[in-house]
Amino acid sequence: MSKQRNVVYSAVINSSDHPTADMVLARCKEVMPSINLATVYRNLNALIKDGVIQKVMVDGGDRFDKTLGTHAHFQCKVCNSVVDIEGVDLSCLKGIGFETNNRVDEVDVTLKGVCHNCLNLN
Amino acid sequence: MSKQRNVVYSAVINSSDHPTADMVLARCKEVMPSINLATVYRNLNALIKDGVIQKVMVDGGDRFDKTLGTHAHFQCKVCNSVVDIEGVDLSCLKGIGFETNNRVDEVDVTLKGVCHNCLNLN
DNA sequence: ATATGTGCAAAGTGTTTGCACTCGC
DNA sequence: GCGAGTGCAAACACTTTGCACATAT
Repeated sequence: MSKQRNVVYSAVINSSDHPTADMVLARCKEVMPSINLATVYRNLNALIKDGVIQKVMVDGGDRFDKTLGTHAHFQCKVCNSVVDIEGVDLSCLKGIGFETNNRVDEVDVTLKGVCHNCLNLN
Repeated sequence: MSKQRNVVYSAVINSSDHPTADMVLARCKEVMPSINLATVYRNLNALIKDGVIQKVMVDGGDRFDKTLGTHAHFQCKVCNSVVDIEGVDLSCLKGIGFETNNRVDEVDVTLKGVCHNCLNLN
C-alpha cells in the first residue's frame, strides 16, 4: 500500500459525509499537497476493488462511503449532501421472487428530497 | 408541442427497455433523420419536468422510463439492460422515521446483478 | 532490476448551453 | 413578425488513460 493509497484511504475512513472525489482530493492535499486527482481516482477504485470502501452513485458525481454492506442513503436535492439512513429494514426487498432468473448482487436504495437544513432556509 | 417533442415522446412511450438518450436518438432518427441529440436531451428534460416520463439514473448514463411512480429496477452489470421489477412492496421503506426532519420526495430502488441472458452465456 | 504506482496532460463520456436560424402561429 | 424551438458546435463536469518518471522491494 503506497503512501498515497494510505492517504486516500484515511480520507475516506475519517469522513462521515460521503465525500466526492474532489472532496477526497481536498482532504488528501491537507496532508500531501502534491497528490493528484488521477491518483485519488486510481486509489479509490483500487480500494473499492479490494472491498474496503464502497461507491455510492448519486446526482452530482459518485460519492465514497466507508460503511460497507447494504444500507439506504438520503440525498438532499438542494445541497446534494448524502447521509446514511439507519434502521431501514431492507429485508423486504429480498423477497422479490426475482432471483429465480437473475442473479442479484447488490441493492441500492436512495431516498431523495430536501434535508432539514435546507428546509429551514426556505 | 413541437414535431420533435412528439417524436421524442413517442420514442420513449413505445419503448419498454428504458432507453438511454442515444437509444432515444436512434429511434427518433428512424422517423425524423434530421433530429439532433441536443434536441433529444432538451425534450427529454422538458417531458420529465412536465411529469409525463421519468428519469432512471443508473450506470452507463441515464435511462428514460415511460412508467411513472415509484417502482424498483434491475440492472444487469454485464449488458447494462434495465428492467422493471414487479411486485415489490416498497411500502416498507416508508416506515423509516426519517421524514420527521427531512422531506422525502422520491425513493429509488435499483437491484444490480447479472440477468439470466448473461448468466446463460457464461 | 523489476514491478508497481505517481503526476501530468490529454482523451473520453455523457450532458448542457450559446447562438444564429427556422418554424408555426 | 414574434416567440418558442431547432441544429450545430463548443463547453462542461466527471472520470479514465498514456506516458515518462519515481518509488519501494
